[in-house]
Amino acid sequence: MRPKAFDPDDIIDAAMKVFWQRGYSATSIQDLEEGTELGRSSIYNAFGSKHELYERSLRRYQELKAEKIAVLSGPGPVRERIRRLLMDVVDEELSEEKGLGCMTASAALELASHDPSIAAIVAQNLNDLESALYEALSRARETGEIAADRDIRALSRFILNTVQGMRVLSKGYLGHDRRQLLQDVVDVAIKVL
Amino acid sequence: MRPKAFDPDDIIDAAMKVFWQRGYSATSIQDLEEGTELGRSSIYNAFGSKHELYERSLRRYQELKAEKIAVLSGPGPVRERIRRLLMDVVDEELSEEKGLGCMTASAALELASHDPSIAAIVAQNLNDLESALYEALSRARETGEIAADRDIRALSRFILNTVQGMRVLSKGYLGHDRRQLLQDVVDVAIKVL
DNA sequence: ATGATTCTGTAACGTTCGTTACAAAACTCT
DNA sequence: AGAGTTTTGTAACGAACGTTACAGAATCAT
Repeated sequence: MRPKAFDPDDIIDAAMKVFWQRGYSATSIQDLEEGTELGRSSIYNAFGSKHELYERSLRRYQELKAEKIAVLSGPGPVRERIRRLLMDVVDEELSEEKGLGCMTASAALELASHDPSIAAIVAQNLNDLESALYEALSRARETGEIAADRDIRALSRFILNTVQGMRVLSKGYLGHDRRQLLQDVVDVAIKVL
Repeated sequence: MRPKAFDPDDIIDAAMKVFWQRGYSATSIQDLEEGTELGRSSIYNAFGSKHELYERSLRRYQELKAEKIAVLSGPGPVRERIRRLLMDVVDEELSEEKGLGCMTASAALELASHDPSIAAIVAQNLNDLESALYEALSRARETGEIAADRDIRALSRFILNTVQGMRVLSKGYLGHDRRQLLQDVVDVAIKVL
């Protein structure tokens, strides 16, 4: 048994970046060869197909996001934690060398309605954040930080919605003053909590 | 001079639906032939290229949206008008036969970062709604309906952001209870006004 | 070292892609 | 009616697509 000359996880990370940047349809096998520095044979041998590699990339994308989401279960006032999460999105959108945006959002719009297996991953990725928000807000309600009569589920969905909206606006308002725009959105959204 | 056997506007409407449903990359000329019931020759003769036809489709998409945006300049309390706008998005997302979503949002995520001419149209489409919101809120502030110290610009951007977020969540949460989800988002977002 | 097994590079597969060439058909105008 | 012009259908273009076949290289176990 000859061992692979690469670590599959590294390849998925590399492939993820390519898909992340270009989307699914617009990414060719050749793009993936260049991005992963692997031959087509190795790619197909290890991952089966472009589609399977994309699925794993989309799952991997969410794994990498876990640490950003982790801020929600950290210390400090919940409003501050959520604000930090939102500002993280702002910084991410503005600092990217190539404006990658959010891979989950892109997958949702490009593929979810035509591709059930992708739709399932997208829904799970979204739900990860929604659940983390729900958890954080729920604990904050128990401590009295959030009023007992607030609808925690609605609030977490609202914040999730705000994040995804920022993902669209950031890509859609290229060339404009996106920092101020997103800052405005964050400021208003936080106020509702 | 032989006249065209079709009305170009009708063709753009038909092409728009195809692009709207499938995105740019995943739409082939053959798809457009079928959707428009035209031969390739006529398509290329009339519109030059797939890309140009997409540009015109994306502009046309916004034209059709003008009437939905018009509710903002109608009568009644501004919160009610904005709520109606948001609920219109909910109904649109849920009632579509094929879950079309928002073409502007799709264009933003799929193309804007790699295609300046598309990015310009996307930005203009987004700005159309932002401006209409700003206008409505601005008038509401003059009448005292909205407190004088509110940041109208930030609020209009926030509502725009909410709309685009709903576009993503609606496509990303297929198979879930999207009606309740979007309703929750609308309820929370309106409260901020 | 040898055999068994797996990975990798090369080449090609058949399809589909967006686009163009061209001739015949169709219409307006004089 | 006939000249002039534009549209349309057919066919094909070269390029790129995702995928596969296959032989040789590389590594493990013995």
